[in-house]
Formats: sequence, structure tokens, C-alpha cells
Amino acid sequence: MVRPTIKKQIPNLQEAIKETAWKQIAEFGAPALSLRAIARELKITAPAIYNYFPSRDHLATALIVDAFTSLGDSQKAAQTAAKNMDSAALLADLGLAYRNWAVTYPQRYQLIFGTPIPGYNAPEDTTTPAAAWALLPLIETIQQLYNDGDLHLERFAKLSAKLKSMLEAWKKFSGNVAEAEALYTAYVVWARVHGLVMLELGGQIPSFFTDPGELFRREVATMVNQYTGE
Amino acid sequence: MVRPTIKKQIPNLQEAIKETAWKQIAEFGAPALSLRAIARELKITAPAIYNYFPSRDHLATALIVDAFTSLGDSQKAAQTAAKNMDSAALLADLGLAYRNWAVTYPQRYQLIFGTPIPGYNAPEDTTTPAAAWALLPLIETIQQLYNDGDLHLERFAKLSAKLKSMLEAWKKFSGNVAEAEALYTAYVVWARVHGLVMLELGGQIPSFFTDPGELFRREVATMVNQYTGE
DNA sequence: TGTACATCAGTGAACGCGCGTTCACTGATGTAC
DNA sequence: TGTACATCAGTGAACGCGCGTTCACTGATGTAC
Repeated sequence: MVRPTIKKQIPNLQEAIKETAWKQIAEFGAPALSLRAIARELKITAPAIYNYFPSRDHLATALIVDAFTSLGDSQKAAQTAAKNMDSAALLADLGLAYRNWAVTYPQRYQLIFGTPIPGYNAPEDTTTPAAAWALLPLIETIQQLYNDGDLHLERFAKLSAKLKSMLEAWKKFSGNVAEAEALYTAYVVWARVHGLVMLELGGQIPSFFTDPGELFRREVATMVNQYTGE
Repeated sequence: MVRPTIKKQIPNLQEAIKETAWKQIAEFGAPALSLRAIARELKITAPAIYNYFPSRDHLATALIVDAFTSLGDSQKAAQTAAKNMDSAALLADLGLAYRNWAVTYPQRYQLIFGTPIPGYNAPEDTTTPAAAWALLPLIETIQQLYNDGDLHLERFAKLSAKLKSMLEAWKKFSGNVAEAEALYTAYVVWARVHGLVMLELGGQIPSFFTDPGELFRREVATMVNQYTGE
């Protein structure tokens, strides 16, 4: 039978704890994440949190996984929305969606891609799959371009034997999700987007760029053109 | 008269404090920087540090300025060593020197370009000039390419009016150190290099890249070629 | 319908810890006479 | 050369603080009889 009355003031404390944690991370940074501070803001006592997360590190892990999921959802959404676009346009859209997500949730971006929390070691078996899943649309899109012959890698120097062998190992491990050349390109495209986003979020972009999105859009367009243009 | 005898066990405690601070940052991350931990390692008491740095934040600032100076020195050295090279080769060298420095001193890189220390606010008038100085060789080199007509911006879309006006403000503020187009290119080149370096330092590079330098060198060569090649 | 009981989310006190910073001090050093 | 003195880098105790985590508990809830 369904409970006829409300039992506590906070209906979904598990979610409320995570939301408050994000607020605190936004304000004081991830390393300052504190169970006591969260409890204080929620007007509960700190030990109550232990009913939902067995330790501070478990909470941090949950936040990281949520962040990856959130990013992955937004990438997936861009991919889905672009069903009828050509892959080059989709590639650009994935870039724009990526920055958009990062600007909307800068704390999440910093948490998953920024400097790691000191003293916290992410359990790889939990966070690595989440990360891989979040970036899968990018890899798929580039593989599609590769399949269609629209990824003009002939414009660049051939991959060295050394790089090729490293990439083959990656391809094998990933379950042949994409060809070596596509994996390489995806990584390098990601790095380029990441660099722009990271500088912007870190406040390293000169203050004269009152609209950093303008710069970002231009650079993404340039990049897509360099790989797929003409 | 020179002091005839040694007064303390640690001859240059000021430097020793900073060195120990770097060691601790390397091990536990910048946010865990602790005066007490430094004192413990140096076998002195914590208050002794106050003879050299009036507070924890002043120490952090000194470390940041030192890091920028160190990066700037290494960029300057690459620039000087390339006196007889053409500017395109120098641009590539600056990129390689940049990564080299970052890989040698990952803590310093994270401290100046990574997630900021929570609760610490860098005094802008101290750190901003240091940052600008560190990246000056890059700006100068790209301006040189621009002057020589070797920066092939005609390959890319024209800068929008919006971007142009933002860049003019930057140019003016910087004392006309370079043209708008050169400033833009310098920033974007920096972002690209930063993205690769940051992913590598953050451990985001797939473990299959056993030699990340190989990937970095290829990408820098590609980038330089895209701007100056043929 | 009424009562005794089990459940279990949240409490409050306590633990041991490390932190930045202050303060009065000490004691070796170099100097003035 | 010898003594009294000033300097000042480093000491040790203390402050008030916040932290993660443990533990026995309480008290409202829903349930079994």
C-alpha cells in the first residue's frame, strides 16, 4: 500500500543532497565539498547523509557519474536532433552542444575534466565507462564521416607507425567501435574543443571577448571545415 | 662584513618553503597546500613561515608568480634558441617547449591554468602581468608571421565585425603589441595547445597512447602547417 | 477499532584530527664600547 | 680582548574553527494481531 502521509520535510533527500553538493561546488569548488556544510544548508545533521551515501567519496563518485550522464544526455540529444543532417553539420552541433553544456554547468565540467579532487580517487570501473559513453556520439559521428569518405585525412600527414600501433590497441579495447583514424581524429577534435572550453571556464579568456560563444562558433566551423570542407 | 658562521640549519628558508610547497602540491594537489604540513616537512614550526610569507595566500601568490615566470623563461629560451630559424619553425618550437614545461612541472601547470584554489583569490595586478609576459613570445612570433605575410588567414573565414571590435579593444589595452588578427590567432593557437596538454596532464588521454608526445608533435606540426604551410 | 510492536530516518553528543594564525618567549648571533 | 647589549629567526603553547565518521538514541510511522 502507498504511504498515505508524508513522512519527512524533504521528500527526496538523496537528490536534495546532490543538488546542495552541486551548489556548494559551484560556490567553493569541488575540493571544498563538505558533508557538514551540505547538512547545514539542508537543516539536517551530518550523520543523516550516511543513510544515503556511505562516505564523502561515494557522494563524490555519484556526482561525477551524474555529471558524465548529464553531458552524455546532451550529446545524445544533439545527435538525435540531427537525424536528417549530414554528419559534418552534426559534428559542428556536437561541439556547440558540448560548450553549451559546459557553460550551463561549469561546476560539472570542472569536476569531471578539471583538476581532480585531492585525496579522492575515482573508482575507474565506475567513472571510465561513464566518460566513454558521454563521448560516444562524437566518435560515432566521426566514424560516419570516415565511412562516407567525407573525412579528408589525406590533407594531413600520414599517421606514424608508432601512432598507428597505439591506436590499434585502443580500437581493439573499445570493441572496434571505430577505426584507428576515426579514434585519433575524435580525440584530437575533442582536445581542440576542450582547450577552448577550458580556457573560457577558467577565466583565462581575455575579458575583451565579451561574447566567447562567437569565438567558439567560429573555431568549430573552422575545424569542421578543415576536416570535411570543400 | 659577511657573516663568518652559518646561523641556521636551512640557509635559504624562503626558497626551501616554496620548494616544499611545490612538493606538497605535486603530491596532494594545490587546494591541500598547508603551512603546517610544509613546516612539518622542513622540521620547523608553522609560525616560522610567517617570517617569510605574511599568510597562506601570499605564499600561494608567490608560487603562482614563480610558475608563470618559469613558463615564461622556458618560452623565452625557445625563442632565443631559434634566432636563425624562420618564424613558422619557431612557432612549432614554442609549442613543444610549452608542453615540455607542462610535463616537467605538471603541478605548476595545474596551479596557473587548472581549477583555481577554493577560497583563494589571486591578486589580479600581480598574476595577470605575469601571465601576459609568459605568453608574449607566442604573440610576438605570430605577429612576425603576420608581418612577413606568412600567416595565411585568407584560408579561413573573415573575422566577424563583432570579433573584430572585441579584438580591437584587446589590442588597444595591450599597448598595440600585435594586430587584431595576430592576437586572435595567438589565442586560438594557445587554446589548441592547451587542450592537448590539459587532457594529457589530467590523465584523460587514453592509456593506449604510451607516448603522448608523439601525438602532440603531430598535432603541432599539423597546426603550424594549417596556418603557414605551402 | 484498539493496542502492542517493529522499522528506520534522522538526532545529538562525541572522537580525534588538521588547519591558519596570534602571542609572548628564547637563545644564538653579531656589534658597540 | 672582554663584556653588555640589541637584533630577530625560530619556538611552543594556545585560540577557535571545521572536518569525516561512530554510536547509542528517539520518536514518528506503518503494521500485525
